[in-house]
Amino acid sequence: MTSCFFSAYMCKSPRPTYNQLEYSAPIIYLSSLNRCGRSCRLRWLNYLRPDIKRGNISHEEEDLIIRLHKLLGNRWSLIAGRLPGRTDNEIKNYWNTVLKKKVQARSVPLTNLKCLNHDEKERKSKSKTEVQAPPFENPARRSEAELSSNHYGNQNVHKNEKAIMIDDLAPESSSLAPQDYDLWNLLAGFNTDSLCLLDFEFVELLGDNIQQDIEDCNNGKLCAFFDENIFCSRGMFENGIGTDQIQSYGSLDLGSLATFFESES
DNA sequence: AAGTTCTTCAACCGCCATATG
DNA sequence: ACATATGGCGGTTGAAGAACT
Repeated sequence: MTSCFFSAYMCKSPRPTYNQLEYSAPIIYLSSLNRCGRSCRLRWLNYLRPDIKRGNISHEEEDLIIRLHKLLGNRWSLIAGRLPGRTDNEIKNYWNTVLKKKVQARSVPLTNLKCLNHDEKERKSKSKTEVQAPPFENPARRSEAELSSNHYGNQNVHKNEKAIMIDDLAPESSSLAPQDYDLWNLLAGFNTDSLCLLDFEFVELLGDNIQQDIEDCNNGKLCAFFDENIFCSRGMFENGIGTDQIQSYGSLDLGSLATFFESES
C-alpha cells in the first residue's frame, strides 16, 4: 500500500473547501488504484494524518469516552473532538468492540444507586488505599478533603473544583428518582480537567429551547448545579446568565436537566 | 497442523448539509 | 433559485489476524 501511495500523484482539491484544515491537506488521487478522492480523504483523516495518536486508548480516554457517550450518544465526531489525536472512526470501533460490552457488564441497576449514602459510609470506614471508586461515582458526595487528596483513581481533580455536596442540593426529604441519581453521577463525575474537553456548544444541546431553558433557569425551575469553572467561565450560558443564577439551587430538578440532555442523545 | 470461530478496525455506503458555479 | 460537487457523519461490512478446538 505504501508503494502505491508513493506512486500516487498529488494535487490540490479542485476547489477550496470551507474547512481550513481540509484545505491545507492535499487530497491524493490515485490513478493506478480504484481510489476516488473520497476514499483518499477518508484514508487521510483516519490513518495518514500526522496528528493521529497511535497506541492503545488509555484508561483516562476510555473513561472519558464512556462519559461522553452517555451524555451525547453515538455522536462520534463530537466525542472524538474531545480526544485529541483520536478519530471518530477509531472511537466508534473501540466503542462497538470493547466499551459497549464493558459498560453493559458493569452497569449498575438504577435501584442500587439510591444506596449511595450507605455505600459512602462504608467506603469511608475502609482504608483509603483500599478504596476503589465504582464507575460513575459521584464526586460531589466526597468531602472536600477527599477531593484535594485526589485519591479518586487516576483523575486529576482540579484544585479549584468545588465539592458541591449533594446533600446541599437534594435533602434527604427530596425524592430524587433513581434515574436522577444516575444522571447526577454522570455529570458530577466530570472533573474540571475533563470538562476542558467538554466545550461543545451548549446551544446545540439545548436546541431551539434554549431561551425557554434560560428562563426556566432564572425561575429556578431548571436548576443548574455545576460550578462556575464548568459553564459560566466557558461562556456556555451567555445572554446575561451569571454564576449566581446558574448556581441557583433553590429547587433541584434533575429530571428537567435529564430531559434536555436525553432529548439530544 | 488444520479447521473454525472470534475480534479488530480500515474501508465502504448512504444520507444529509454545505459550498460552488 | 437551482444543479452539482464535495464534505461530514454514523452504520455497516469484510478482510486479516488471533484465539480456540
